[in-house]
Amino acid sequence: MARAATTSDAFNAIAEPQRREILVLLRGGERPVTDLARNLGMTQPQASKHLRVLREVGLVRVRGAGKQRLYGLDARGLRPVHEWVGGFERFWSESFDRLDEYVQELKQARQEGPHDGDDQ
Amino acid sequence: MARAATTSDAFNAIAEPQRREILVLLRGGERPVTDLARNLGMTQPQASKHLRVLREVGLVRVRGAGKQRLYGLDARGLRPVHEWVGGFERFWSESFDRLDEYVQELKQARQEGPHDGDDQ
DNA sequence: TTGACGCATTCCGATATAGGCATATGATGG
DNA sequence: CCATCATATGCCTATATCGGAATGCGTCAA
Repeated sequence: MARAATTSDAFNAIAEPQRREILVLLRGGERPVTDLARNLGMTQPQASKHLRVLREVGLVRVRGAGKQRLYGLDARGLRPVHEWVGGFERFWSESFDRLDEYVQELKQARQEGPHDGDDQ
Repeated sequence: MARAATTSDAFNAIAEPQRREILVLLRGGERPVTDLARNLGMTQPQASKHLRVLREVGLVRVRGAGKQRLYGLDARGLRPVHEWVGGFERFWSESFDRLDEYVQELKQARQEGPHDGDDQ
């Protein structure tokens, strides 16, 4: 097997930096393809391809406007991502080395009274 | 070019479902490789490979313990991801069809004077 | 030392990517 | 209908993946 398709979920879709940039730009409102391409320094076909991926995972939606096609953000698909990552919030706010033991030691130390110096 | 390396950043590393499961398991504390493999229904080499990726992006750390190697979570690398995705929070909480107009309104509101407090 | 165990690494094949370029499709105006 | 502008798609190459199976390597016990 190869890597999972970029269109398999939001996690894969936003793994690509350029697609993330597109999403950020779209936060400012709808934009036509060429506009996005120019702003991000990519070719029009590349932009279209990235937008296709984003559309397939539902992170953007399109709206025809004459010759143009206006792409707009639909961030709802990012919510699960945010929630999943958020599940780790309490772990990155901890001072980190040897977290598991550290936590245990802390609990004990508190019961036995302040007893410093164990690093290194 | 091919897709960016899975080891290029946390975004790419967590795009793989199995690696996400590993991280979730490690939230419960350090674990040896075989233990992870068994719990996730994958072979030991697969687990090792995924753990290698996670280590290269700094999401896990290892500690030798005799024959075993205990892998532990280091979630700090997830913080940037959480923050990036969090930048879209207000967009998925909005009723959606009027998003563009909403953005316009926001811009105007800002020019007419910081008139905060419309959250929730 | 030898054997057993835990884990990492290698080689293989199949797959899907991102990028570049050419071109097809679509809508608009004259 | 035709020319033009805006996008989408197709084709190609190089690359890195995930999975599987085999094997290398380090540690521990007898």
